[in-house]
Amino acid sequence: MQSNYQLTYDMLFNHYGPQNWWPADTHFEMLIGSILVQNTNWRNANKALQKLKPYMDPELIDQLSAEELAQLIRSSGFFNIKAKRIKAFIGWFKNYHYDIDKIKKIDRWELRNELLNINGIGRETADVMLLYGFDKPIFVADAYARRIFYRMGYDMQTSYDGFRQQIEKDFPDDLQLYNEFHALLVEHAKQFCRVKPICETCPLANNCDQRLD
DNA sequence: CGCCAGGGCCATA
DNA sequence: TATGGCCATGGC
Repeated sequence: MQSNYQLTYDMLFNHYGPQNWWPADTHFEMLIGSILVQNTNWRNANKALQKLKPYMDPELIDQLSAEELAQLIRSSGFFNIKAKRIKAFIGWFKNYHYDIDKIKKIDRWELRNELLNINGIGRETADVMLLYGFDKPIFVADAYARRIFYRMGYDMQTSYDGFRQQIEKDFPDDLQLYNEFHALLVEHAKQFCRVKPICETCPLANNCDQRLD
């Protein structure tokens, strides 16, 4: 018996096809991007990423002052805060000599706790980093996923981790599946399931009660 | 003009 | 545990 979540995944995958996330040239760029996109649309975050391109190296970014970094990432919003968060992340990253392969060897939940202890990295950013930066299978229980499932009539746990574990309980512990799942949910939310939904042409309309938040 | 976007921290009760 | 204020740009 397949769970609702697996059926949702299949419908999204059949409609949108493989997404092959995260959009970034390097793993380090992906990790920085996950901070820049916090509560910001990808367009603005990506503008900041392009300005950061010439410095896209942990040592180079760390040499910038917080003020210089903040101005470079201005377009992503919350730039003073995000500059500090990027600095804090690089400070942690330095402990592992900027060696992503070494970090990948750390136990999934131990690594998650380490990321959560970095100021500015909360549950969602940590899970995105784990999934797309460090190859750890995990469900990103973000607002898009919550909104989509809610509108489809599913009952979900209120807390972030409750929701995340609820999905993981009924979903294969598979890196590629979780990679695609989050990307597909984001793509679907962008096109049809924002605060103002577009239900007329939505590919999931037949399986959705179209209730609002 | 107001609303929203791939959050998280902190103070408060 | 659960709200509320705060951070801030740019597209529509």
